[in-house]
Amino acid sequence: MKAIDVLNIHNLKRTSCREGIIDIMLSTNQALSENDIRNQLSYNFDRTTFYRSFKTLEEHKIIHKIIIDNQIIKYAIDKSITDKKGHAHFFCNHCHIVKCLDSVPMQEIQLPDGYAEDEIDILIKGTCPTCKKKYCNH
Amino acid sequence: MKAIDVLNIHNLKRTSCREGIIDIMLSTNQALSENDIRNQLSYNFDRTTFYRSFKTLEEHKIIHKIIIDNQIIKYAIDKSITDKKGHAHFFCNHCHIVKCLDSVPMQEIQLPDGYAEDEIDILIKGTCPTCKKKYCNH
DNA sequence: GATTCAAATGCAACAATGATGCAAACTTAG
DNA sequence: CTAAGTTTGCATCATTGTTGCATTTGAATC
Repeated sequence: MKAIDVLNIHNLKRTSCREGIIDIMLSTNQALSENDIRNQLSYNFDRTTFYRSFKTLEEHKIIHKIIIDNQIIKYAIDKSITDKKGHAHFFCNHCHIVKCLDSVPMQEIQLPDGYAEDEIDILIKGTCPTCKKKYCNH
Repeated sequence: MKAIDVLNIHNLKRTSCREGIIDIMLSTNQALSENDIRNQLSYNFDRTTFYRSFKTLEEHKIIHKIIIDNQIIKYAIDKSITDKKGHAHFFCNHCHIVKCLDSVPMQEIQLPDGYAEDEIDILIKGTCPTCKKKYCNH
């Protein structure tokens, strides 16, 4: 799967900004911040263009935002279009990486009487395997 | 429990802005937006003062932020200081109220190997009892 | 390959949110 | 009441994101 394919599937024009963003996101399995992405782009697009590209990709559910502690915003590419139920996100308190936990099943949550559930957002904060090893060795 | 008591417990000086914010938050069992609170304050404090008061109250864990859809920010007062495990939040897609679901037990989530959990943030979006009734009657 | 038209881009301007330094006002302990 | 340390309000600045508009680009058609 390449960036062009993703754009074609969604009937979006192939522009260098969109293509660049998708390429970067496809090449990693982590969520990236806006700046991570901007810095990796080969050309320095105008702020407006960049935001508009993001908006378009979000609207087409190609990428999704994740907010941690109401501050750090990370973006991740959506692996499957059939991912209706959503998925949990993991944030490492030490190295600050963010990962989509596609494999973690979303649990049923018991709501008080009268409440009806549509969607759940779950963010798990903790220590990632890499940081855990580091801390155990010392 | 009055605003002054809350401030005393946390060793914070009693200032009218802090007192006003806490009083408003104590008088409701919903999460409020920054504007909800500002509009209910008797005096129009400077933007800086307002932000700084919020920051102080957040730092002392008197109130906490909740973000919905990366846009709507609501604040709620922390009922108990011993609320270490956190709690889930409910957002009504129809009337946009936000409530802290203190009664909903935080479930254990099965993480992939090597990941260690510290905290979980859970936001449940759906329909609140009031809106559910409205929609059933029509 | 040239033509065409809608869509995307870059720029200027603007709005909202939030931070900082500083003088004045306030809180509270003595 | 007074003194010392906080907090406030103001001016200013930075960041983030939006909008309108002229220009450029993508891609469908010839």
